[in-house]
Amino acid sequence: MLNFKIETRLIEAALRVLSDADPSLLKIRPCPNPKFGDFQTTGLMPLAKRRGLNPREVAEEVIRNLDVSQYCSRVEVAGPGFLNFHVKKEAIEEVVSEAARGEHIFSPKAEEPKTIVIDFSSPNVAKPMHVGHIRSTILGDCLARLFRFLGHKVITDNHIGDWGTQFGKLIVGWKTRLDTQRLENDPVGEMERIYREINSECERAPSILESARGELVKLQNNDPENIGIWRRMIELSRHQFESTYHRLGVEFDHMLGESFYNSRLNNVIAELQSADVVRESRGALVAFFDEDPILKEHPAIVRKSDGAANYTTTDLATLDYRVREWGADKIVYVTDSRQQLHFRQIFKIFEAWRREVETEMVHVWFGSILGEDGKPFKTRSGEVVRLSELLDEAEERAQCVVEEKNPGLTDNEKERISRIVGIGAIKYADLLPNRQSDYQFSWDKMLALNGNTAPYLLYAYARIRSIFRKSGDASAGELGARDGGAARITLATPEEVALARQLSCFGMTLEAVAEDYRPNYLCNYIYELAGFFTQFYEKCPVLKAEPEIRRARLRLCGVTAEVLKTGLEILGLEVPEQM
RNA sequence: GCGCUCGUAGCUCAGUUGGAUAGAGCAGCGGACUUCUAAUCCGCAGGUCGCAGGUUCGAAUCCUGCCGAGCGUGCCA
Repeated sequence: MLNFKIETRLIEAALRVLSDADPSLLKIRPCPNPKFGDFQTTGLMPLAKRRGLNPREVAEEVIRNLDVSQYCSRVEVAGPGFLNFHVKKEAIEEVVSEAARGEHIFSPKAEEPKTIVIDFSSPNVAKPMHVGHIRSTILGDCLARLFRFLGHKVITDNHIGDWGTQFGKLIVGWKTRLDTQRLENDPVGEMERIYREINSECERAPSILESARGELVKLQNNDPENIGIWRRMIELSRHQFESTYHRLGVEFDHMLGESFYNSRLNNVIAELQSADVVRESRGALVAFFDEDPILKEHPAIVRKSDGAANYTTTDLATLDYRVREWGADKIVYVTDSRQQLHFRQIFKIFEAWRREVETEMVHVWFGSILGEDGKPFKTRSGEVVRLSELLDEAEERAQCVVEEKNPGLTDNEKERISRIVGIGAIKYADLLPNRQSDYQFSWDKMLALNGNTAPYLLYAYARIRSIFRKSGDASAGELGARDGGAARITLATPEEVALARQLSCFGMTLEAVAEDYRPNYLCNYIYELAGFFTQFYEKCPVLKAEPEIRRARLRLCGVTAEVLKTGLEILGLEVPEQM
């Protein structure tokens, strides 16, 4: 809030000096070193440079047009043209007090809420969910939570793989070698098994492949029996999806799979033809991108030579539906890096097809998860790791730690904490690295009690809650608590000021995350916040302090807990009251 | 061949329009518990940011070339 107020004034002043300045360049951010001040902007330097002006002179001129005396004790030009803001302690006290009164949590709501569709997770029917789905699911869910928090209308859609050639083989397997007992016990495992068997048999027995094709055609022609089997497979798979999503705390507004768009594909193809964005080539219908240097060599097929549509067609139909039916201002796809080319293609085709549409299309891609040997993450026997088993292990490992560190808890508490810590550790480890890098999966690192990990952060939160339990006043730290709510929190020590200053940066961090779709900024912010809190915790007694200081510190703790909790919840983590 | 991404401390990783002295954690060394939970904290040590040029007041970040890795590249998704 504080920073946004200063930013607004800065932009006004800069526009008075340079009327055509781009306000988006004039962000303020924390100084890299406190000796320079509290906040700074570097944006005036490129602004001056482009106009051939002296950056220091421009900065001086902006200062002359700038009145932030309400918030700052000093604003100065430094080096080649940095503008450094030294914030008044009273201004920080005020913004933290506002938060303590429940007026805001350092983050303004979007002025123009947008409708944002987020497409993520997208597992396949009849296959187990595995580690390959985890990043999309966790990252997508986090982005959905973030944009909702920022005040946008978010629509999450799970575009499950419920159609395609694999169903021919699956139906053959279902009809000829289904083990109903196994299906009862482990439906997805059984579907996976029959698929594998048929798939390997197809390689040596052409007759099986032939019958798979036959079953696929029957399915496509609405044969009642095959449709029934197909529906049953989807239903069984959905149960598995739901149980995994429930454990992860992930929910979807829609689960419109590929099959949902079947009836629209022919129409899409016809429209693409009349819009002149595709043409016949080698028997297929193909979109070419002659004018695009990158896509020039990579045409996209929208109808195969056998007449069938493919995933490009389905994705175009999906885009069209989301724009038409939901009025999406923005559509975000969260998938792995290997699909970059595909999304470039469909975005390009869609732009050419629906020229009037202004929907922003974003591909938020991520790298892969590697094992500790640096190779793709697999089990010891080389199988893909099932997501459900991964979650089991996370909870088990967390339980061992809880058992060791806090044996006095009840079984119920231990179980709850293990779940929060275990699942939280998986999620946090996934969100912490820059999404575009591959990262090494490591149980020891994600469950470490030190460093930038879920247990460390959850512990910081639990410690604050512990203070409140011992304070004898349950509402002592609650935001908006009436007791002392009107009085301004006074910050007496450098640790308190540093903590409060960090709290005030919450909103600008969220803004940066939303801008780049990078939750790791938020992870780092929360880790730093926990660090500032710990320094405060070491140096500044709360419960033993004099009544007035005690009350102020309790309220500062309350705001800290709230920001920690809110930040962690945006990441998709739950927080424990104790650990 | 072409394209995308990457190469930062012994290891795993950060590094927000180019911005001030490149940061964490682990591992190593040395300290701090009759505590508001030590599941913690403090200190020390550790880097020619793959290599070579270029642009700039300023480059880990932008451009060019080279070396190395992963992925993708017309009928899978």
